[in-house]
Amino acid sequence: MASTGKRGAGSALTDTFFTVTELARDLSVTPRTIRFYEDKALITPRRAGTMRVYTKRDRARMVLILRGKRLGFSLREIKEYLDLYDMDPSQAEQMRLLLKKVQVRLEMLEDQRLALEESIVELKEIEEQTLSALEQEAAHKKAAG
Amino acid sequence: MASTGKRGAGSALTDTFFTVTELARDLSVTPRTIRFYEDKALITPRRAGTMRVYTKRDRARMVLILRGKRLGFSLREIKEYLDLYDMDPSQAEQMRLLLKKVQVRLEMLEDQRLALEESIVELKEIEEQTLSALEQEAAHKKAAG
DNA sequence: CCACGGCCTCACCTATACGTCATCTATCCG
DNA sequence: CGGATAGATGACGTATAGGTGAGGCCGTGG
Repeated sequence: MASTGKRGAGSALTDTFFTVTELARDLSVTPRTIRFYEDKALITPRRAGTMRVYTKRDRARMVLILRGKRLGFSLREIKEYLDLYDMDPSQAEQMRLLLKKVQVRLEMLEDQRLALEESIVELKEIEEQTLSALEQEAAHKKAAG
Repeated sequence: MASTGKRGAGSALTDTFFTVTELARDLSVTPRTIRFYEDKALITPRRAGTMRVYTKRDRARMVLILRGKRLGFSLREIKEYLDLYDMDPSQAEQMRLLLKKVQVRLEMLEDQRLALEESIVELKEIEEQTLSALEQEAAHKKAAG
């Protein structure tokens, strides 16, 4: 187990830390991806010598990142979003800034949702058209056959 | 007007043909974009000597392409669909293929919408928390001042 | 002892969708 | 005649999100 400085499958007990590969497998991404995110300053694991050591917080952060991706955000956007979380929420100025960014993002998201819904409607129309065309085709064949 | 082989703003009458730039302006894309699509074999305008000449059909095709993009398809995918349409729109096999792809994308979009809505909820929570924190801060100052 | 994994860094490769020159030709307009 | 304008081709640049080795450092097991 990485937490003890040894290799292996990892026990169920003191597994509080992860290596890149462990975390990667856990999240179904490649180690390369995780290192890449680090390069982009999305995660900053601590090190044991040169080796990356990931905590549960790091893992949670990765989950957030992946979710952001699922939402179609760029890594840059995800980073901004995470940076907001990281900011010290005790200073009123910073809070106001945070609030503003959150609100801007909310607007963007609502916009996106609208566009998404329009797209869905359009695609459903195409789907129906295709379906009915297929049915007509079938009926035609039946009549002809 | 391009249709007469001359330049200018184009009249309202015999404007059945377009030059790249005309078509581009019409569709709010750059000429480069249109030429790029040609390079990718998405459109194949005829030529007058070396000059590209676009018909209304070409324009319609471009509209399809742009719509595909809006719906989140890659140019490659769009090309496949267009090729299907070009081949023989009465072939059930091809339609079924199209239908399947459309349905896959529909699922993806619905997924995205779900994730988006979750994200919006979360962000609204952050917004509220930040707001109330700011209010508390203000109340505090008032009491202390 | 030394091959075998596992980890590290560095650096180049891929695909997508164009933008940006650079260079050349044809044509119009004063 | 000489720009300006529009069109063409080709090559190179850009951003995003990684993939794919190359070459090296450890520690362990046979």
